[in-house]
Amino acid sequence: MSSPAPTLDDVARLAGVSRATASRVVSKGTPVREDKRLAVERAIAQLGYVPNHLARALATQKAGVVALMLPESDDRVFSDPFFSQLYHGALQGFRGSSTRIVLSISQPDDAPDAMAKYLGSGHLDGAIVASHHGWEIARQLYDTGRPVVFIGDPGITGAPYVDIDQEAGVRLATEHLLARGARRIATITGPLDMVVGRRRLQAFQTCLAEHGLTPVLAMDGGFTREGGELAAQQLLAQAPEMEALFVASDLMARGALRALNRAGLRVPEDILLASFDDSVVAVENDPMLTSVGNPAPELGAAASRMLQRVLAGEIVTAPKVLSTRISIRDSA
Amino acid sequence: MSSPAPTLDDVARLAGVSRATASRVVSKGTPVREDKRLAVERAIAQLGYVPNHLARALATQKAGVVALMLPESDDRVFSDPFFSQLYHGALQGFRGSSTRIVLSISQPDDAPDAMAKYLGSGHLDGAIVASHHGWEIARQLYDTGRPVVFIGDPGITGAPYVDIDQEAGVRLATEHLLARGARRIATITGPLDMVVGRRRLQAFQTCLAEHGLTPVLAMDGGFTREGGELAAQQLLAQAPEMEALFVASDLMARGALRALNRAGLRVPEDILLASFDDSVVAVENDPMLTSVGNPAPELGAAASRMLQRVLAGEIVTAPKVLSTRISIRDSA
DNA sequence: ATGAAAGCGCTAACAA
DNA sequence: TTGTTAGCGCTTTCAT
Repeated sequence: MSSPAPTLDDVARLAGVSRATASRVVSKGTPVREDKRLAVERAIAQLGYVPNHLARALATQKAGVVALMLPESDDRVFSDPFFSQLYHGALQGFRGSSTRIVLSISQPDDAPDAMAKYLGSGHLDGAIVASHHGWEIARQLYDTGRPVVFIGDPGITGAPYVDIDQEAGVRLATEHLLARGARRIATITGPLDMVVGRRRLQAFQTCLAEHGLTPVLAMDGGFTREGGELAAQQLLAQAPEMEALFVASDLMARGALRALNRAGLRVPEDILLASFDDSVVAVENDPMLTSVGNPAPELGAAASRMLQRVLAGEIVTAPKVLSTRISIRDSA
Repeated sequence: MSSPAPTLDDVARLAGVSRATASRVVSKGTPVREDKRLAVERAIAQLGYVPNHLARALATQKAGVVALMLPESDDRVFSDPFFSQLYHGALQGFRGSSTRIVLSISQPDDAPDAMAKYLGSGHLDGAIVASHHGWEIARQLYDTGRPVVFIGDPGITGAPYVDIDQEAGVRLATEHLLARGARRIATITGPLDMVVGRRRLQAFQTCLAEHGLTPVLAMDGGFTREGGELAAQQLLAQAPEMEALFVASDLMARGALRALNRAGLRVPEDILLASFDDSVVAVENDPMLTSVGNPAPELGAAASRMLQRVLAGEIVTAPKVLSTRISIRDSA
């Protein structure tokens, strides 16, 4: 079991050919005379030869492996269905390409640049990165100069990414609230130092402005349940007249719901609520949330295809923007 | 961005030293004169040099990466908490070792030997394999001769693995049923071509024999919910006198429960039920299942530690057997 | 402490 | 069609 693995040289010697010929047989590209090919194949079988992909990778500068990088803790990755669906989609996108796609999740004692190191290590041809948190890791990964595609706008000019049409999505939610008769609408935003947080807020304001309205108030909920709860509480205190609430994520909406209930307000009777993500959280709530979709499988597949183009040498700078839709449920 | 990545040669040239010296600075092992070291470090910074881990791996025959291999479909992996906990435990086991651990899940169009190929590719120093299904993949992986540790007895003599004490676990469940007064006990087994299926059945029979009893009947439930339901139905038909049922997995127990209910039998009033796994399924049921634990985090951590020993060159053949315990709930 | 040189296992011109 | 010869980027004796 632990004798050193046979190399191509061993195969060649046993088959009585040169290493180059053996290599040709293995990589099936160029034609080889029938009898020699047979000899080589026999030698391979006899020795139980397995090509050293690593050596090949070094020679060809191609690893044949890409990673889906999730700079998140493992429990977040496994508890949030967004990631598993993303992976599923990414898998689909690589079907038939003989490229392995592995999952790289943050490890507890990772150095901040661990992902970038891994990407630059040569073990990977490229990566798809779903960096929900901050742009630092995204920046590092991009700066390796290796093929990378981001899920969601990383806020780096020139970096290829796929994203949903945030503006259109927000518009969907906002106009739905308007259509339901609401005029005094407040919003709970994501962190405003995150691209997606800013964009959703801006889109919301723009949409209202187009209807001759201004937001009653905007409050940062930090994309967490607790943040959403706190934000709703403050909104309630500062703008008790609001008729509807646009919340930039389902999780924050769940928190907001708690605050509203505590204040004795019923959703949707007293106040309308629309949110973003359309995740399982949206349907696990009572009332179920009207929410704009963030279609993970499609994002993953699109990112895969984009990465393949980048790997093929194409220079991709135009993002791929997916349209989205709203799921109308009880909350509005 | 796309200029070729700087190599150690570039660094050496810029620093005015030999490549060997530059290498020494990078890998921090051997002492280097202060001024040269500084020169090299400056050159590294200036060039933005990142070591090519792949080339190093080829030279040292160490990749610094191991995989947790899950020869399962991605949706199974993500839907079964056993795997995420396994990964979590594996991560713990590698803490502080600077080894990256990636997740390798079956891809839809994988060749049967895809995992073995990946393991033999040189990109990995070794792997932890949780092969619930069959022994073929396990065999292939073991036959690569590369460091592998299995989760659960793969049924390959000499192959290192970690497992729970199946016999003791089964005994826990069986004796609990006996203690509750049951004498006529039947069992629903896993597939008997799987090591774990056979072992649980055998242990069950042994335990009963020690109490001077024989099983009323044993039926294969294939480790699926549907299989469990069918098996219970047949048991009911062939042995209506049974007072208790030992089911070899929670999932099958859930199926069995349905069949029992349909037959108008109440658990635990009319019939006692104990199962194996103590997964979320056990508590999601009504009644909640009395079940023997299959502690994924501990298994993962133990496997990691064992793999590290194997990687260190130690020859490990003795399995690590973890003790287990029973969670007593409503079903018995 | 440092450099020269020989690999690690493979692919890819280039000749023959 | 085949073999020879250079590398891919790094580590590691072995001298110096």
